[in-house]
Amino acid sequence: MLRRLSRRFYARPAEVVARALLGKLLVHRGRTGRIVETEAYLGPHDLAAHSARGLTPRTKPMFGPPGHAYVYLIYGMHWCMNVVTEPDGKAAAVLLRALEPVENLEGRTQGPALLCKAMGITGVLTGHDLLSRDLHIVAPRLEPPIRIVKRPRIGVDYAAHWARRLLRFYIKDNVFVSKK
DNA sequence: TGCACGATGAAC
DNA sequence: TTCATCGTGCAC
Repeated sequence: MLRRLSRRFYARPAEVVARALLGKLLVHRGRTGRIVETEAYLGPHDLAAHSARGLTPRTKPMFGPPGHAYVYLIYGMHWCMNVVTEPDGKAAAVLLRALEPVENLEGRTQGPALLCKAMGITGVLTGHDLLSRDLHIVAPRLEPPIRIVKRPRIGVDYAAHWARRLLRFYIKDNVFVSKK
């Protein structure tokens, strides 16, 4: 069996983790998808991050230790999944934006909400440990070399200059990237 | 207790 | 470009 990513993997800066997650495999309930697109949210100082409004019941996992899931409901109907990064209390995270289907995935996976729908990920998993048996991320046996594209994050135009930062990352030429 | 709005996706 | 749909955060 493939080895789960370690706590130390997640404890690094969100930008580093966001890039490092590209090509890794998200596993849940027998379903597997290759991560091909991510976005980094740097912490409370990043006005596009949910943690910018402080510690709340919803964002609590973001303020917790690295290597845990932060799952939230958007527009009253879509779930989105983040991976918490950096040491406990830094409130940084990486949004998973798109997957390439690998095993037991049905439907589209190009977009943060579609990804969760296909993987069967909902709010019950928020705060869940990613070193657990039922929800985790592993490195594939063979990681082919990739080119990484950097772009501004999607849907954060309200965040002043933070909206312009190149904190969205995806695998160049991958068909399963969500937009453009 | 009320209300404006969103790290989206689909339809028009 | 419009809309579905409702939890969250903050004002009152």
